[in-house]
Amino acid sequence: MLKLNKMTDYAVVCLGMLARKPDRFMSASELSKETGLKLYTVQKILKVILAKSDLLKAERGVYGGYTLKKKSNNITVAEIIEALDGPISLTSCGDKSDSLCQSSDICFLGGKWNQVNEIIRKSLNDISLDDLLNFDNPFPVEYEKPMLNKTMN
Amino acid sequence: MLKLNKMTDYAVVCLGMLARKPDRFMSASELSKETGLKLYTVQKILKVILAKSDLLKAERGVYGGYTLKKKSNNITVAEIIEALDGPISLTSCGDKSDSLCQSSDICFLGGKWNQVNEIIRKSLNDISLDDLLNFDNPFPVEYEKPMLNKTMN
DNA sequence: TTTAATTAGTACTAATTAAGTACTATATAT
DNA sequence: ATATATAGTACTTAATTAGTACTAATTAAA
Repeated sequence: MLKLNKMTDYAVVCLGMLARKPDRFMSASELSKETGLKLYTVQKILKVILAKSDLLKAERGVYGGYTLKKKSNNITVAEIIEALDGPISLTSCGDKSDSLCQSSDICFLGGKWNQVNEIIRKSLNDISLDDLLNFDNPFPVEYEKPMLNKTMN
Repeated sequence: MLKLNKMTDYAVVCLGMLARKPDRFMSASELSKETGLKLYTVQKILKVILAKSDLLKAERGVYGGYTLKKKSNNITVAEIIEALDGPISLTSCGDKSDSLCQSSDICFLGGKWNQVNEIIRKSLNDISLDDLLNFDNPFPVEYEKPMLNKTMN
């Protein structure tokens, strides 16, 4: 692991699309068309993001849809990941409800993972959605654009 | 997600135990007794670490077992995670074989995840096994030692 | 006030991945 | 020879993730 799930990946795509039209509400079906993601997938993702984060505003009915609550340069990767995947924690050590940590008389790690988590979280908090979208970046990118195709999932 | 799997957690426990006796070979069964992890689990983990990393030396037969190839302050968290979980990559974007990335005509992220991955990898590369084991640390630890118990899994 | 388009909420199923177990082969010291 | 190890692999079960479906509530406009 140490991999995001697909949903988080899709979420960034959706949020990125919303970031392109910050002025208006985009419906799930519009997002589906624009992104190539299946409608159900988009619907589900948006519902989850709306419920688990403070990133989106929604409106029902005709001309309803979703829009970003904040500007994309104020949305961090950490926020997105935490909305979709729950709290960033490399091990269960911070989680009192976890059986591994509770039942171990030999976990001499004593919370050290928490510090690691903090380091990761801070790193991800420094990267904005905008950073992910902006192509004119200061880093060298050795990325090969994938072949074009119809749908994403 | 953005969670390690249990195996990686177990691995750190095992490697930590080995780090306590850097001078000799510890067998899987000894490690099992010392750590409380089930024998099969320990065996599996050690086999994987041995196969996928350069962290361990093994010896068969009576008095055989495993020992660390390097000192624990030279073993990084990144190495351990990569041995157990494969390459650190938050999304599949770097992975050409992944269908999501190959088939998307709308992935305007264009390799940006790779940069995020690099940041994470570098962070994890700065933390040594020793850092995880050493209780006299420079960081404030708000960790509550769990209740004692028999076995870990 | 009906209709069409939309989100909200939830529940279920299928697919994928991780964890756990078992077995056989090979090596080594006594 | 024997007992104790690791090496390698394959299989089963458990857990998680992804995908689908359906119903309710909301809204604008005809």
